[in-house]
Amino acid sequence: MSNHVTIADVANHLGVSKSTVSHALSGKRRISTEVRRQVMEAVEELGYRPNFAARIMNTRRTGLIGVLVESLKNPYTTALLEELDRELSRHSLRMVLGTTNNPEDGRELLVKFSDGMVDGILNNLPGLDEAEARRLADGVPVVTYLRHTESPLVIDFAAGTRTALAYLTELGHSDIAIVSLGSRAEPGKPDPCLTAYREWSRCPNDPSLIFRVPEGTTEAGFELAEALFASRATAVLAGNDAVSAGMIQWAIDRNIRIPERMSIVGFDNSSLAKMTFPPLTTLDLPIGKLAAHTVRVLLAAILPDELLPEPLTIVPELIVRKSTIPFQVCPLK
Amino acid sequence: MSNHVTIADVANHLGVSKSTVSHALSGKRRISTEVRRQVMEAVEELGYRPNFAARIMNTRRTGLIGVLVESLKNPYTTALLEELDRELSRHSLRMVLGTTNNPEDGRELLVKFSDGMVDGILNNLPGLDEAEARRLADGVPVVTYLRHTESPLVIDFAAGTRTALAYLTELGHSDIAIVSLGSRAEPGKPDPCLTAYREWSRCPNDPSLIFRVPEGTTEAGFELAEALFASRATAVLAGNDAVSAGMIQWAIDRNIRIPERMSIVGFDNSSLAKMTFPPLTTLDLPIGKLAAHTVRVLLAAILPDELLPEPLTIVPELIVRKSTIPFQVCPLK
DNA sequence: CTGAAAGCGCTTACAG
DNA sequence: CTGAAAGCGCTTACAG
Repeated sequence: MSNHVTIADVANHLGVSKSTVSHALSGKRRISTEVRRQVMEAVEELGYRPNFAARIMNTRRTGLIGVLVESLKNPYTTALLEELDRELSRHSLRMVLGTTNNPEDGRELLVKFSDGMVDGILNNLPGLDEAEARRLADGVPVVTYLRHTESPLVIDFAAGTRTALAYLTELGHSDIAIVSLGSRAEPGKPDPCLTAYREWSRCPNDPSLIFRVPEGTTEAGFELAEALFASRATAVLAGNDAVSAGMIQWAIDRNIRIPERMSIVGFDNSSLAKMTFPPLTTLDLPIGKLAAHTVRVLLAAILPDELLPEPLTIVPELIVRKSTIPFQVCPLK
Repeated sequence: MSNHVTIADVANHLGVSKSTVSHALSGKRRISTEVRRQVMEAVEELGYRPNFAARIMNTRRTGLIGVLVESLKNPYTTALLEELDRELSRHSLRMVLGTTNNPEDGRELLVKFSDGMVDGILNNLPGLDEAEARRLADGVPVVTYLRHTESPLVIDFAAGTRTALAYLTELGHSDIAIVSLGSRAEPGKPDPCLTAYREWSRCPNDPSLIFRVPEGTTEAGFELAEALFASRATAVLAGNDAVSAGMIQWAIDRNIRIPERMSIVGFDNSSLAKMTFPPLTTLDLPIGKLAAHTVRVLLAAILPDELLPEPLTIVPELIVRKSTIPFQVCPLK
């Protein structure tokens, strides 16, 4: 940028036209080998670098993908971002980050992204549904993570929930609590984990074992723990790994033993799951597959010759670690 | 983007010139209130949105900052990114992410960023030093995190190391190991923690208590643990929290008790520090201050009227939790 | 207070 | 195989 070498400088230097230089560089038409060699040499010598603004002005492609996320604090989110970045890199696409936990700011960011700055948008904001995101993006392709309807990516949360409930039941637990994540479902729609839980429960309308957190964070888990441990539950489906970690922290602070006092099942199988003590029994979400499918759906909307992938259903698998044990009649308090 | 409403459409619609519309929108010259009102109305009615490419072509500002990081796996890095994003947002700047653990790819990314795509670059790659980053950026302002020389941000690693060593010595430990992070110092320069350790040590040339990890990750800590626990050390300065967490995982897997068998001191005071069991004694790095200072140095290079902040020195403070205890003559194996 | 026109640095029909 | 020119959609001197 410092020296301002333009394509005109290169052309003048060689006594050829700008089109020749442009075509030699892009390879979009045949150029005599000799001229091509000279152009390459002059480019090197003068330090010419095609200007971003001028290039995108013509091509209408910036190579940028806007990514909206709520926070970078959850290791699951950042692991997902890393996978998304890896997939996008393969197509020379880079991520522009928009971080906000405020839906209004999210909408504003989405609109800002859609002025031609990005070629596509990945919406990971729980508070922004697919239809609205699409409308605001005004023609820029948007894929809403886990909630896009074209070639949908379905995580069978209900099946995962049933697996975990069956496992805990087999361990002898009957008073099993659930933590419902507001962010798991589309705004306004019911949490599928909670629905599955209610179907399984003998008293689906008993609220005493149903808990909710506004965000799936460690802090939220920590906050919730007091109420949970005051309930009659001996086991809990904790919503996700971060929430589980918060509960474990709370218990450790009070010398309450996990899993003796409470069996905890996480969700995500994030890096956190192996860091807590005890390490978490959790439901695995194969993040690489999720990221790859999401990016492929986005690419299909951006690149003309990219095909829409097959719809994908993921059934979360239970990974048993040490945060769950058989029901004990007289739990160690 | 879908409807292609340009400034010319708005101008024609009202029968005024493009300059009038442009100026009404930017406020860069006086416009009669009536015309201004009409412009705003027409913009709304036609759904006009200034085009990104055309705007940056003229202003030479994209509002984008390139951020180079090694990985998103370390919670310390992502916490830093979140803070940086927050600071940048205040100035309507957004981050373009470049993630790579390969120095060669990092150089390539830096060069790509510098074609006018970004207004500035934040280099967090341990393998890319300030001088080279500046040279490759070809005039685009670069700030190399923790290693920029203008208005430097110095973390007094030596003081932090001495604090931790003094604390462990007071607890009665004498065989204290250290894990040196290659990524802590400029490439080719000595790790300041290791230097401070050697100055403190009675046998600075005894290599049996000095360990090295290529990356500051949980995995690296896990790998290293076997050798560490085979040494005569009863305490360790573990490099950072992630490495500490890896060691604790390794110990938990083998029913080796921490801190009874080994006192562990982390570095960073990241969110990990409270998640491990036992929670980590660690050296705190005030991430908000670090991010704010870094962004201010970058802004001073980008914005003409922004002043260079005062140089800043941070002395890491010891946060005592439960991963350290007094030396025991007969450690529980 | 407003308009006509040049210019940003490329790409890409169009013409040869 | 190559060149002259139009055009992308804005901003900003320049002129009135």
